[in-house]
Amino acid sequence: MGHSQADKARSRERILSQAAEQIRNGGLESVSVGKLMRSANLTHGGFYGHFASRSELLAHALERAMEDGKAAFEANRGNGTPDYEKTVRSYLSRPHRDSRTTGCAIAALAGDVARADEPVRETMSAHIERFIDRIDSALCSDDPDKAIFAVSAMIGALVVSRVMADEKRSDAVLAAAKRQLLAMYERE
Amino acid sequence: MGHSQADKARSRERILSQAAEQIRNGGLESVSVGKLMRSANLTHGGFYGHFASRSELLAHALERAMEDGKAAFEANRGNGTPDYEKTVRSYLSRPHRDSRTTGCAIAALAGDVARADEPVRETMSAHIERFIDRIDSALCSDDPDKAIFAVSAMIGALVVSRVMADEKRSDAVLAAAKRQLLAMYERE
DNA sequence: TGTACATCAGTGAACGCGCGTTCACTGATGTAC
DNA sequence: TGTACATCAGTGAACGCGCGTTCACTGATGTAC
Repeated sequence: MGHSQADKARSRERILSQAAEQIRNGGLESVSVGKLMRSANLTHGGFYGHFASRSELLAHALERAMEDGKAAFEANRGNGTPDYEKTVRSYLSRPHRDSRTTGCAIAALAGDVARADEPVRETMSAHIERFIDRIDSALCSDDPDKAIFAVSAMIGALVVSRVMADEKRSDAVLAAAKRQLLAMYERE
Repeated sequence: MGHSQADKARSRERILSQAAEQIRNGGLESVSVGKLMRSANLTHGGFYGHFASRSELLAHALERAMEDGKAAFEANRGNGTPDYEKTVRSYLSRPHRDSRTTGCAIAALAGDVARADEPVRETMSAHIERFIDRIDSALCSDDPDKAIFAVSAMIGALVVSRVMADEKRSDAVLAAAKRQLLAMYERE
């Protein structure tokens, strides 16, 4: 058994990235300390060497999930500046809808976070604001409402498409939102 | 202790309407049999005279929550035919945002349902389709995408506004969505 | 009307289980000489 | 280089607790005569 600082940091990293995936897949409440540690190849007792409590872990995992989601999303966009059309097409794509576990954490967890206490809501609020800012600069519009609305609508369409039991109707939700969001601001 | 059929039906009704409120407030997983029965002034053992299992109760409670939400919402609209502008204004109002427990169950639970199994997703899908149909007939448009998009965008804006920790920004999300949704289809 | 009995909604003790958390311990590694 | 010791990440038994579910029982009401 190793015990260098680097080993410990790697364990913490495994715990945290597992937790970030699991909350996106099953919601904030779906993570249990025992199962999480097992999925990181550790035993439950060691958890408290890394985090003070389950609730502290959840706060870090939410932050991590949102960074992961953003990173996956930006990778997929290439290394150029934010582009409105590319962002909309990618956000509302079928692959993104089908990869809840690795996709945008805002869409995956907004419903849970809406019920959480203020510090948790602040964490996600900050990420939503950053998303809005990026869309705003991509739109080059002088009306800030447009970016706020586009972000709300993208999140709503993704969440709704994940509820729809009929795949064709789920596709239709994505397609409708893509078409309307692109048509709306096509002149910008 | 009474035991007529009517008494039993009234007990079931209390359990179910309590459950419908509680899931909208805390999510599908937040309901426990013991606390639920206490909130209906009963003891936990009697639960299984009304429902076969917690999971069966949850399915009924979801259905009930969606009917309650729709009813509250339509009451607030008056008794006329569906009206696009009134619906948007009412759905994206601050009172609706602030009454998660009694408001639209789609917005309150879509995130949870997206993670649930198919029968549960089908229940909510049917309600979303009905919401889309009502908006579609209110719009009198020949483009069905518009109603699909308007519904996704309303749900998204309500969910996002409930996450925002800063009340002014939360208000801004509602206002932006109201303005864009009304402007978009003002000619219909 | 009064008595005996059947019904059955609701009660509450008990079950096995998984949870978050604590803590005495283990044993591989790093350091001192 | 070899030995003795300190460190500390991780282990696993144990804790109290609330959970969903079961079941023998209670006691108020409805029915039969």
